[in-house]
Amino acid sequence: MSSASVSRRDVPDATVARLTVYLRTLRTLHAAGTLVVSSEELAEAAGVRPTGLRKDLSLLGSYGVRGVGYDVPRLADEISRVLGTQRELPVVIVGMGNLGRALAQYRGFDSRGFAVRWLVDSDPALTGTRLGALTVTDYAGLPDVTDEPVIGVVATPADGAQGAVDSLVARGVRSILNFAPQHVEAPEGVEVRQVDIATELQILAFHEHRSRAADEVVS
Amino acid sequence: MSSASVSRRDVPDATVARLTVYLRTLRTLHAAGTLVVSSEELAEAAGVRPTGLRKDLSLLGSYGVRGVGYDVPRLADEISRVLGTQRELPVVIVGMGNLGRALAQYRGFDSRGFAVRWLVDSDPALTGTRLGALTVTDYAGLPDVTDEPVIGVVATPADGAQGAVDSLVARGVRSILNFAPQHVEAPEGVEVRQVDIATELQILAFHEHRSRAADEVVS
DNA sequence: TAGATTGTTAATCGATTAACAATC
DNA sequence: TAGATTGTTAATCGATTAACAATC
Repeated sequence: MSSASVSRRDVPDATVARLTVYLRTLRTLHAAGTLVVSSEELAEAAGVRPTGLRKDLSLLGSYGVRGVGYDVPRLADEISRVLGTQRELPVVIVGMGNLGRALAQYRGFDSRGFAVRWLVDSDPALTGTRLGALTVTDYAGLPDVTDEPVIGVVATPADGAQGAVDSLVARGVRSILNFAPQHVEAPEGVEVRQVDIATELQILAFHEHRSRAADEVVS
Repeated sequence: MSSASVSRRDVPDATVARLTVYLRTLRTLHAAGTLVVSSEELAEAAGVRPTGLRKDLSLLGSYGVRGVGYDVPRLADEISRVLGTQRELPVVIVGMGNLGRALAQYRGFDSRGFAVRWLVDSDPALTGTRLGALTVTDYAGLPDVTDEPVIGVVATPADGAQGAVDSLVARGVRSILNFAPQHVEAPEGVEVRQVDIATELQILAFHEHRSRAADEVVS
């Protein structure tokens, strides 16, 4: 085992999340012609503290030059390598409602290393319909991908989420992003991330509620 | 100031995020006829540990009965009160691309306390078009909401995100959910949450990468 | 009273921040 | 050499987990 894969194993989740932001920011800087950036400048653009940024990057190894900063394209390549986004990853989307259709057509995936390859819906009224270059299929339309890295995206209603996850897992998908407002179970070795848009709004509602209550006390 | 608003002030962000999940889970349980639930059962359904759940709930006060559990509708009401989602909150969506349109039509908001009230896009080709019951306007179509609690949702491309935030803030919006893959700045007192879908996929890609690398070492 | 389950305290764990030595 | 900036160590902070006393 190389030392690179050892270090990869030790990167905390919070750091991984920020690495994706650094990568995106570095790509933007590079496109604007910036070749070298200091931790202070990069942190500013990414919305983090310079000291946290340096700590994160130090987990990957030593890619900066003291007194100078970081080589933008080199650091971007290194982060991309650690994240494993150098090869394009295929994505299967399950659930062709409003959100599923929007994700299927979302422009932002290509540049970040993803290609939507399959669209699945259990509703017979939808299977066979086309969306862009793809045709919606039922679950049988997704081949066994046990030996391939594939990301599953669940955009079904809450009551279809567990079934969607089970079907994806049965076909060998091991990484799933769940947009349904429903906690789902998956076997060991399968990674599930949950994004609940209404939850995000509720967290904001809480802050809104609290800050307006504070205003009333002051006034 | 009441003791309730003091305790509300002390709820950590991580707890607020979980409270929204408990609330959603309690509503589902209630709809299924469950009137009392133990921390163990509720934690199981919500995907957390019972001990963490009790810790979270204890921050709100004492709403359980020892030896029995929690009263489902009462606890739901209490969490809803703390989160401030008892009154319906209006939402303005900026950016009528695929994602913005999907959010505008998303069914899941009503039941969680939100109502999409304004749709905004800076493209003159889109202003005036209708989407469901609403008409897309330019920024001028959003009135001053300084004295109202309103949530702003940014679904523009990356290069329009900061401008969208600035415009929302100028009209008095203090809580913003940003879906654009771009860090944005906002003045003190304005809360911005970031959801980057491609970032979520990249975090999964990292785990995928790592687990497949581990497989190779084993085999 | 006995059994069950909450609410809370203390211990652990992990992440962030601050400070600064290393070094370009 | 002097100035700048990284990489790392130590300190702080906050969140999670475990244990158990309180009590229905």
